[in-house]
Amino acid sequence: MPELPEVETTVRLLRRELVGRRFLRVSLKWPRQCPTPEDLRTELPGREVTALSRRGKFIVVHLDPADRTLLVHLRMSGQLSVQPESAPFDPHAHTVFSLDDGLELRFSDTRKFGRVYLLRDPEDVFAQLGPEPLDSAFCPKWMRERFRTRKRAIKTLLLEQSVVAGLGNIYADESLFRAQIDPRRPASSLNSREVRALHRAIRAVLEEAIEHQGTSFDWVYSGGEMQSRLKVYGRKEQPCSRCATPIQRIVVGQRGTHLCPRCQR
DNA sequence: AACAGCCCCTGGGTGC
DNA sequence: TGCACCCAGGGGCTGT
Repeated sequence: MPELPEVETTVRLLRRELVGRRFLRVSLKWPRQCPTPEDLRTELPGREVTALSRRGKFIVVHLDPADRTLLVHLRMSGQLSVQPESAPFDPHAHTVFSLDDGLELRFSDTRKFGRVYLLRDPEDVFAQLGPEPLDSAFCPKWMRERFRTRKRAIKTLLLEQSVVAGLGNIYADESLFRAQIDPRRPASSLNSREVRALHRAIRAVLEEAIEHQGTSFDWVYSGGEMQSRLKVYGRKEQPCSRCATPIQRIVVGQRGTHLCPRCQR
């Protein structure tokens, strides 16, 4: 379940391998992952990668000519890696991009939720996203404005990409634990002190996770060490690190949710 | 506008 | 041992 730290780590790794490379061919083995497969096949070959960046959970591949931008969203199980053509066949590599140095960029996605887009203007997609949590536009004032009219559970709002771009189930739970806020609380019930604590917690959790190259979980994403630092996610019935009360797993907004029933109010 | 609920997928886990 | 079933989870979509 790649979230902001895992996507950021992926972008940093791929940047070294992709910038300056030119796309030769695109092979689509499951075209449904690309909303416009024809455009991808005809427009991408010949373009050079000028830069890689991230917006929320989107990987952004900047191109020359610049009238198209390649976006990749990993969703649940997507993985993006550069490999030699001779690397072992991966049955889940649904989209394979041939590069001008003989290597391949492979988009592998067991559950097929991920998406690849080739767009004229990525701002059409980014306009739906809230601010980057590590940017100054994401501030307690802005959070309070978004929470003011919302009765839904605060956890559910943290997962909305229009509120803040990049949080997923793991780091939403971890942020709420660090801020000592019950994930079921109506968003509008948080006072300004609690919003400030949550703001600080989100930034601290994400920064720590990026520093440790994300969380390796299941077969989905590997490489990071953050899983050993998680305080609640995946720790059902294990003692809370603050008070030793067993961590609970409940369901909030149809998502598995982990909390300390004593520390989080 | 806000929100609940369903859907897409697959492989791992569970229970019989 | 084998097999049917259930579930996770991001986000788009529909219906209320």
